[in-house]
Amino acid sequence: MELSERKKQILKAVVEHYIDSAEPVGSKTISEELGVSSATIRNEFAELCELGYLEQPHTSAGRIPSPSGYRLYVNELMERRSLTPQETEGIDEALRGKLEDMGGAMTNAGQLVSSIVNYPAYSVTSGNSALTVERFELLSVDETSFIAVVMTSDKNVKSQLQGSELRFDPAHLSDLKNLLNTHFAGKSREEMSAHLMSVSDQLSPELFLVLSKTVEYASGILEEASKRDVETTGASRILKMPEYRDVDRAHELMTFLVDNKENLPVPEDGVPLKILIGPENVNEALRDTSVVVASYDIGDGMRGLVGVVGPTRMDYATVTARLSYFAESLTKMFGKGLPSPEE
Amino acid sequence: MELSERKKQILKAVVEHYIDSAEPVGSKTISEELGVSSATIRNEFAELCELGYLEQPHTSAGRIPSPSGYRLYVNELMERRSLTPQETEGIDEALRGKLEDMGGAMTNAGQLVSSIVNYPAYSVTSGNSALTVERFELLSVDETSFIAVVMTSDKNVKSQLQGSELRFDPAHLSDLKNLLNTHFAGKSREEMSAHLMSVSDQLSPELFLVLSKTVEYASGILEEASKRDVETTGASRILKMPEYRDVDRAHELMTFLVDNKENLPVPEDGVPLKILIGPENVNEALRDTSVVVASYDIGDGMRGLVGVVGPTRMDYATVTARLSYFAESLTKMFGKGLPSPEE
DNA sequence: CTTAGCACTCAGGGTAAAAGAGTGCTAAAA
DNA sequence: TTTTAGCACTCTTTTACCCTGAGTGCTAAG
Repeated sequence: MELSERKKQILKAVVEHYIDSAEPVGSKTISEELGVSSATIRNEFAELCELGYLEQPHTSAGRIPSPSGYRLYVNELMERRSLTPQETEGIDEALRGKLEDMGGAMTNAGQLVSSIVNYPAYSVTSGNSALTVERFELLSVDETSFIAVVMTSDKNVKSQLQGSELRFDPAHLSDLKNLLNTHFAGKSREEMSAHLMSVSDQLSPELFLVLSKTVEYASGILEEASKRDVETTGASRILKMPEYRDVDRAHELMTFLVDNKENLPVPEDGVPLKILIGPENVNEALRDTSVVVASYDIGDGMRGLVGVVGPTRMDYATVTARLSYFAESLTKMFGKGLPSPEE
Repeated sequence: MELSERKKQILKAVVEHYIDSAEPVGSKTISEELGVSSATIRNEFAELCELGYLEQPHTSAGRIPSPSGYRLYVNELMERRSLTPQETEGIDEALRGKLEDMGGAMTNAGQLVSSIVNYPAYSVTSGNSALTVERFELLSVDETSFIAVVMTSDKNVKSQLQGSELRFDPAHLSDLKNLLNTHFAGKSREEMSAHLMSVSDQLSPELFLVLSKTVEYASGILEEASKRDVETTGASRILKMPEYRDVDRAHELMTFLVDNKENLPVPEDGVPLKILIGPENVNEALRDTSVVVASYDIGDGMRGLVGVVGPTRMDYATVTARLSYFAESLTKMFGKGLPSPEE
């Protein structure tokens, strides 16, 4: 059933007042705004309550939006704000400094978002489990150590000094390198370790040790890269919000944000922006918070996420506008900046 | 002037009661403990107040320790606890998992400490500005890109794919590598960039570009490594402490811990453990908190720091014992674990 | 359908009294 | 001289209570 135009206006007004005052909104406030008497508004209030869009903290208080009230607001009533020049400039500015180190940008994305929207934020870099090693290099150091260099298929290069318990002849490193590149490059972790078994008897023990150390190292890198990484920041911002004046509530949310960040919502692929209001969050601990989360493209079909966590009384219009802009900017950055890395 | 034995006992008792109750301690509590009448205790209280070791929140309340009371307690009265087997086991256990990735251990040190002592913690890895490049390697990729590998004097190896705007002949990379190793290895950042100038006209533009990209990359690594890095964790733990039931106080400390972490105390070299009580902290924002900070050796005369921040009513005995043990364990780990890295 | 009017409800603020914890002081006991 | 019992006093905390004000729901008139 469709709401009357006036009911929508009233709901919108209540939501917006409540968003910036955090206090129940009375009929008088709305009546002044819409130019109808408060009694009329009260009648409408009563119906909106009945329909489940508004709630009453207690009999003699004003109304506050229910989760479905917010939902309707977000879906239909909210004006999609465009950002002011100051806002875009602020976000551009924040991104500009970070543009240099692309890798850092992802882990810092949360911090930026948090400062941009003034809510706690999180950043997810979805792991790439399809990653393989594109190239191995072995650099000789001495008879008991060498440097393993691994370039993954996303053009990241990692390297580490490796020590071996068995002496080996550095002259053989070049052969080993070729072996690695022909038989281990392009393989998954499982394939690599399977293949490692099969060559174990074709090599001298000391060279096999070098080989396996390198493969293990590479395997560790792939595993690390396949993990989804979630970072949260700005949790302390909630302490300025009236809904978290209660230290225990604040503590609950804050510990969730640091200890359970893996359980923060991750929308399905292809959804650029998702808003989860209160009980729409499956996670119990987020039942009275809202989450807004946007995705951006990293390239190669990969994506990252940036999200915002706050009370259901969240400034959805501003948050969605800024977050979308931020995510779009990141997508652009990655489109331009990569794949030729650095400058 | 030396306090009487009994005054010391009383002070000790007051501090310890206050530490675990957070409530002013009355004469009756102490009288039961020491087997003297409460009136006697009251007389002693009055004198201890006069001497500045105790304070009275208001006329008819019990006593709480003053900062100098805590100081005396820490210096003379506190029993240096040895850890229980459970405690050492807990710490060993926490470290065991992290032993593998030594680099990670340092950034995670704060987290571990925080969970070990249940206060917010911080970890400082003091930058090494004497670091130089021990070895350069250049690996050929194609005519417009190559991999720069840099091993620093602390045996860390970093590498990155570099793109060049000018085509170059990969065959020359080996010469460039030798040039780098003979003229740039072992040099400071300033020396490297100075030398870069001097070779600019001895090389073709495209090779100079490769060279300078590599040197810049190395320089960036050295700069990064020279920076002191401070990480804080566990800030939300304060929300469980009665002194931070006031959201504003909590917020103040928490934002300090994230935004001003560089201003956390860093003791002079050679001090294994430092305790700063309330106003002993020069920093205004820490005026009514205490900080306990321990240092550990990384090797090569370098050190790291782990510290704990909490209310002046901190459990100094437990914190110092656990923190010391933790720092000593780290020192041992680094002594054994490095310089031959990994396993 | 809208609005004025009115009685009603309930949270929040303020004051007052009561309770409780602990003190300081005095005077007696050790 | 030191310790202790006793007692009046102080000050916070708790509870109760009332009052106020914001806001409601309902009714009846416009």
